[in-house]
Amino acid sequence: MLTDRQLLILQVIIEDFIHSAQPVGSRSLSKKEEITFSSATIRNEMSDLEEMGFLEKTHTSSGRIPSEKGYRYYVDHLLSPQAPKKNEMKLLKSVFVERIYELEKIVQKSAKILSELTNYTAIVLGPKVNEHKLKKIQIIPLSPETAIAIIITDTGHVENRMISLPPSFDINEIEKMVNILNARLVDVPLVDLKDKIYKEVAVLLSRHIQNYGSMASVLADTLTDTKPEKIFFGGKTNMLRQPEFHDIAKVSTLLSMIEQEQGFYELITQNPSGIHVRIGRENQNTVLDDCSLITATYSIGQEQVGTLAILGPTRMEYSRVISLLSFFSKDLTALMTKLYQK
Amino acid sequence: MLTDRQLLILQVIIEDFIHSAQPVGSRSLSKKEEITFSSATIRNEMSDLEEMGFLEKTHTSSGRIPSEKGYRYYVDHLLSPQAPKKNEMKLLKSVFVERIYELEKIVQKSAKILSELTNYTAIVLGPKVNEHKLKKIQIIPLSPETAIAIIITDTGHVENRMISLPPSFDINEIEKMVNILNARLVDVPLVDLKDKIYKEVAVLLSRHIQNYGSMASVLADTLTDTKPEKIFFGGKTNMLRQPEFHDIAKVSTLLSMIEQEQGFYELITQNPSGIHVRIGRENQNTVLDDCSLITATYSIGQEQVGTLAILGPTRMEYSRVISLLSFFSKDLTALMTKLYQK
DNA sequence: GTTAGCACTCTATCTCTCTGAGTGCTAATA
DNA sequence: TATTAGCACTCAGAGAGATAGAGTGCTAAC
Repeated sequence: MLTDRQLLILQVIIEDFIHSAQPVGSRSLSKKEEITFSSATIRNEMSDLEEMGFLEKTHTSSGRIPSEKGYRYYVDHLLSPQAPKKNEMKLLKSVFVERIYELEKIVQKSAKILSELTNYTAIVLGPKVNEHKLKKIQIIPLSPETAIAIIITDTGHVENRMISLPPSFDINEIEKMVNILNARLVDVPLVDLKDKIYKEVAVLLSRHIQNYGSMASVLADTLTDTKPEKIFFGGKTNMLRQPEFHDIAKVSTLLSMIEQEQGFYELITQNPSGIHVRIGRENQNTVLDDCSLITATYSIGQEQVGTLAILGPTRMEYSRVISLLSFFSKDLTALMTKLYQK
Repeated sequence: MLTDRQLLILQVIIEDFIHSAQPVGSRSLSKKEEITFSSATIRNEMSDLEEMGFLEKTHTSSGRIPSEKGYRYYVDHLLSPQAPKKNEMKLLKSVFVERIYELEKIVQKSAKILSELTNYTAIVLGPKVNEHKLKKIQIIPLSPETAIAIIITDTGHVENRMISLPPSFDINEIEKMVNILNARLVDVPLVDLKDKIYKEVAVLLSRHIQNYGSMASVLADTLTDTKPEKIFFGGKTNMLRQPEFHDIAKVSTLLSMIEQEQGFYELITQNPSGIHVRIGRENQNTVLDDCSLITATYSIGQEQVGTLAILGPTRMEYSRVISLLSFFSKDLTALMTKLYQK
């Protein structure tokens, strides 16, 4: 459908625009090494590419800029992956050299490094905690009515919740109860706790604990009210560095959305494995109309557990970011698998 | 030193500028109700006030704007405190109606509400955890070399740390060790843990635990490596709403500093009790030259434990923010005292 | 099919002018 | 003596041309 020459021109225009942020004209194109034909020819080709929807003009006599369709074609067909540079590799690896064990810290640091390396905003979705397995429950009374439940997972993740004890409940029975819980619930995925508590533990509690009241349902409710995957950001204000966002009106809604954090949850959460690019309006969110989002997944063993994402302007260095993400997600998967897969 | 008329003019100019963000001219001043003399008189007084350093001009024929010295005088002498409005009160109280027990959540929510109410950036410094008292220690082994130590304080705060176990250490001894630790360390303020471990616990451990190796020092190091007071932000991007920051170049360093968070630590941390206002360059930080920071402290009982702060432009609604903070800090103190003082 | 050449278009920038809001000073007034 | 009216002056900001430069589209020649 597109001739080789058109492909070349499209590619060169996009790559030029990605670096200069300025509309690309036929004359400046003709000066490039890889272009051997005249500016008039380029003008004709550009005109055709525009007609086909790959390029746009900012005004009648301006140079061309890529359209969303142009970026999409570029990402799908023209991208030349480039291996990360040595110093970039080194920086990426630095997440792994420090002997961090806690998942959250690894993930947090990943976001920081990805944002520093790309100069865009990094968003990292932590592993789904509710699929981790219970390692131990502790319940520590604080007052006659309240206690803290502490849940430790096999990934070293610690969560704590307040429990309101039923009024009839005898604090001195807590130890016994914890023993029962641990005996029955260790190695159960957090997501299955509720079920297990009602089906197996409730009976045991009622048999061994006096006045256990509604303890089973209290436990079931508080223990299974798992927080969703935590979301981490790096370089939240990096958007300000992009010339297309040098206008407060444009950038302020975007920055508010980034500050809010939660808006990105759905955007990032339902992802098939591998690397995915959503360009401009493909994000289905008017605030992100001028942004592209690149996501990659990472896994523990075969099981996909989280997402890495980079948010930048549509004029993003797709090639570099995709390489970095693919490289990094592999390493992160390897590390996580080594640490947490039994 | 200043006549009553000069005081009046200074006050009206500052309050007008705070709301309009525009230099104030003599003619528009003369139209105000409270001003009974002519614009020519005002011009003469303005000229005197400028000579004394309380006012400035943006160019030779512009109206006047307050100087830092002007704001300082206003804050120290002219401020008329205004009680928060009913709906503001209601919003402030909403932090307290939900039955939250965990300190961190209360503090986090405070930051959110203060920023929403003021439209400025709120910064809240959480209580100093290391003065809380130990309620319970738990140590849960994860692998032959690592374990998680969980520290619960009397305020319901839970902290967890990774411990690298000394190679010689026998995992089966952990329970015994935890019993010793709890017997000796409960009710000790976190800050005193290290001392106590070396002075009392080390001997006990060496007597009862086989091959305890360097366990005492490992414990002392990890347990007392307390995180500093946590810092919470609300309305990080609110600065963008201020007209004086409608220039990306000006605001981007400021927003980066806010994103970094840590830069505010020293600014907020060493505070005598009560409300304090730092205006522009008084903050000793060029990034904050056009900002003012208002801080208030809150306490548990008599003991001052944390700080509330509002960061806004020098053209800030001092009167309103000071009232809100003083009101809120009293309520927060009352709540914390009720919850956590034994 | 490709290219040179040319007329045309549009933006960005510069300068110029004009207006309005403001000042400072001086002389008149209470 | 303190206040005020009046007036000349200043400056920022908005609007109107004018100009330059980068770019296009089209046509005719190669």
